[in-house]
Amino acid sequence: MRAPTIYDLAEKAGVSIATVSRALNAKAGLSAETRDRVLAVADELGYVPNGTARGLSYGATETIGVVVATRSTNAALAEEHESLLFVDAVIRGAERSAQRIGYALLLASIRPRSGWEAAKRMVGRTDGLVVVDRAVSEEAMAWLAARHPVVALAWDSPQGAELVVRIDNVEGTRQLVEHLVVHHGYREIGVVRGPESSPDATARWQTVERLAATLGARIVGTWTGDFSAASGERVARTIGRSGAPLPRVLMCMNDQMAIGVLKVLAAQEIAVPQEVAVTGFDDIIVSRYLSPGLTTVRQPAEELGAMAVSSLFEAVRGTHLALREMVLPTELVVRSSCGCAPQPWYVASHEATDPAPSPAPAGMVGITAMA
Amino acid sequence: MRAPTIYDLAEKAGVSIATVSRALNAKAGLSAETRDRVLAVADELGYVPNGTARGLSYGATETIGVVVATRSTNAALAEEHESLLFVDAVIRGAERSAQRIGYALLLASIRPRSGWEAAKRMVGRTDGLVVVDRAVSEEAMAWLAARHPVVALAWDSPQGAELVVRIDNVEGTRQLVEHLVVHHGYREIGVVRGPESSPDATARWQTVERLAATLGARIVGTWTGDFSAASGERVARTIGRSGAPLPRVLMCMNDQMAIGVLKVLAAQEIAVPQEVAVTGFDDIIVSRYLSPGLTTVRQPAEELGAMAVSSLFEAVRGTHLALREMVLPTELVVRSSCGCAPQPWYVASHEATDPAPSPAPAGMVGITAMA
DNA sequence: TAACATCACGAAAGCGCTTACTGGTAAGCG
DNA sequence: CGCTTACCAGTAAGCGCTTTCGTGATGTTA
Repeated sequence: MRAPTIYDLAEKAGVSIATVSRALNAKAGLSAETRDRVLAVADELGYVPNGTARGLSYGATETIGVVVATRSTNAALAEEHESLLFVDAVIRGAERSAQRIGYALLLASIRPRSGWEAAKRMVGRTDGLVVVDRAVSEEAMAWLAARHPVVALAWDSPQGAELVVRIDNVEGTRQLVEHLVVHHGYREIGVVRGPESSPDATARWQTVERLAATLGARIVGTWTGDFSAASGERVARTIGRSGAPLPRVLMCMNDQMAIGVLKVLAAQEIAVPQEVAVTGFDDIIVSRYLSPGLTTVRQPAEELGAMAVSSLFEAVRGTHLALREMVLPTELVVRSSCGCAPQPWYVASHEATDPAPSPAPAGMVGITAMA
Repeated sequence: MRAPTIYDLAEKAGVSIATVSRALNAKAGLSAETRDRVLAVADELGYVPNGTARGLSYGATETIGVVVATRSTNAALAEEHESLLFVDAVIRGAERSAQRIGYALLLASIRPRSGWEAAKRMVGRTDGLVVVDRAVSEEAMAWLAARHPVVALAWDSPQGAELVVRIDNVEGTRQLVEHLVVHHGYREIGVVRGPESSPDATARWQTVERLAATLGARIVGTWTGDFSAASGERVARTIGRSGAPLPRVLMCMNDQMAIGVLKVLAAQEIAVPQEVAVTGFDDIIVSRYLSPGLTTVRQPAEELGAMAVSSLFEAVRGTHLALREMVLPTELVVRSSCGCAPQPWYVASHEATDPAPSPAPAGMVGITAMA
C-alpha cells in the first residue's frame, strides 16, 4: 500500500499536481472551492507530504541539526548520564524553538572514538547545525562552518562559526563570589575546579581567583574534578583524608560535583553550611531538592538551545548576518547550602509547583561583533 | 558557493554520475583505480551527499523519528524538566542505536495544546516512528500506525502499533515489595501513587496492592501524585498535616516523587529510614547521591530507546514482523532509604566511577505474540 | 576463429515535489 | 467592440541522487 502522492490527489480531485501543491502550501492564486476540494481529498486519503521530495525541490530541508558529545565510552555508566543533563536541556530548548518555526530537529551524538562523520553527514541533511560544547574538534568545526551555517553553543570562539551562543560565566560567578565574601563574610575559599578543557570551567575559575583577591578573600586550596558527581566525591574524600582544616566554603564549578561533595560531607557528618558552605553552578533540576538546598547559579540551558536554533534560522533566512556572539544572562540562586536561612515551605512549594507565568525568555546581555 | 554535487565530481574525475554514485556507495562492478580517483576528488571538493536527493531516489530516508511528550505548558517550569528525565535517557539510547545502523534520528515533541501535527509530519520524513509514553492519543496512534511502521514505547497496547517495547513493572515492583515486607519485615505500607493515566503507575500500584495482601502487609494509606517531585512534596506535607501516624514505609511509584518526599521529611527532621523508610522507582541519576541513598528499581531507559529503534529497523528491513511485545527487565537497587546499611564508601565510589565493563545490554525477558 | 560470458562503465529514467512559464477565460476600460 | 488586465489553473522543467538497462571491451571456451 503505497503512500498517496500529489498525483493521487490531483487525479481524485480532478486538478493538476501544481494546483494540489498550491492548495497544500496555501499559496495565493487559487479559488477557494478548488483549494477546499483538494484539501478534502488530502484529508480523505490521509495524505502526508513526502519530506525528501519536498526538500529536494524546494531547496531546503527545513531541518536543523544538533551535534552533541557523549564523552563516556561506556553507555551504561552513570557519568555519561550526568554529564548530559545540560545537553538534554539544550536539546529540549532547540526542539521547542525549531517546532515554533516549523523546522524539524535532527540529532547526532559524537562519541569518543566515533569520529565526526555523523556531523559531516548532517551537512547534507539539514539547513544548519548547532554544535554544542566542543562536540567536534576545531578543525572539524572549521570544515563544517566553511560549507554550512553553524552556530557554536557554549563554546567560546571556534574557527569559522558564524554564530556563538553562550552564557555569561563571569557575571554569574561574580554574583556568587560577592554573595559569599561580601554577604556572608567568608574569607577562606576552596575551589573544586572543572576540567581544563572546558571553557566554562576556565572562565568560572579565573573569575573566582580574580574576585577573591579583589574582595580580600583567600583561595586556600583548589582541587580538580571532571564535572561529574563522582569526581566531586573523590575530591571531597581527598580533602577529608588530607587532615587539613576545611575551607569556610567549597565552591564547586558545577552542581554535579557539588552533589558529590555534599554526599561525602553528609556521610562524614560534617554540617553544611555550618562547618563548611558549598555552592555549585548550573542549577540542575535536583539541586533544589537536596538537603540543604544547593546555592548555585542558574544557567538557562533550554534558552541556549532555543536561541541557537532561532539565530541559526535567521542566519539561513536573512541575507547575511555579521559574525555575532550572543551571551545569555545567568542568575544567582540562593538556597541554604551557602549559609542563608532555608526558605520557608511555601516558597519552596511555590518554586516547584506554581504555574506562574514563564519568566520572559532570557534576553541578550550583549551582542558584540567578533573581530 | 553551491555545494558540490555528483555532477561536479563526475566532471572533475572524468566519469559519469553513475560511476560516482557507485564509488561513493561502495557498489560492486567498479575498478579500484576508478573508485579511488572518484573518492579522491570527493575528498578534495569536500563533498557531502545531499540527503534529501538520496532519500528521494533511494526510496528511504534512513531516518527514524522519536515522538515524545512535553506535558507542561510552561517551558520554564521545573516540572517539565523533571518529567523528562526518563525521556532524555530514551532519546540517548535511541540515538546510539540509530547511529549504529547508520540512521539519523529526528526528534519531535508533542506539547499539550500543540496537537499531533508534528508527529504526522514525521511520517513523510522518516522510515519509522518511536512513540514514547502516550505522547499522542489512541486515535492518532492508530492513524500513524496505519500508514507507517510504529513502535510504542512504555505504552501497553495501543491500537495498531506493530511493536511494543516496555519494562517489566510487575517483576520490579514484586522484588521491591518482597524486599520491604519479607526482608525488612515492614507490615504497614503507605503508597504514593502516580497519575491514573500512566500505565506504568497503574501496573506498579496494582502489583503493590496484590502482593501486600499476599505477603501479609497492610496498605495503610494511599496518596496520589503526578510523578513530579513537587507532587511528592505536596503529598508528604499532606501526610504530615494529617497528624496520623506515619506508615513504616512510603513506597513512591517513581523516584522524583520520592525525592520530594525525602526533602519534606528532612525539613521536618523525621529520620529516614529509622522512622519511615522511603522507596522510589526508576533509579534516576541523582537517586544515588541523596542522603540517604534511595532504594529503588532500575529501569533501563536507554536500553528501551535503543531496543525500540533496532526493532523498528528490523521491522522496516525484514519482510514483515509478527505483532510483538518486548519486555525489558528491571533491577532492584538497594541503597539505604529502605533501612539497609549504607554501602561502605568504596562501593559507592565503585558504583559511580569505575569504568567497569558495561552490564550486558538488558536481554528480553519475554517476547510474546500479542493477540 | 566464432560464439559467448564477464566486466566496467555510460545513458537515461524517475523518485515526489515546487515553481517558473504559459494559456485561457472573464472582467474592466476607452 | 477591441484591447488590456486579473485571475486560475495546467505544462513542464528540474532539484541530486540511485538504479536499470545497454554497450563496448576484454577474457574464455570449443
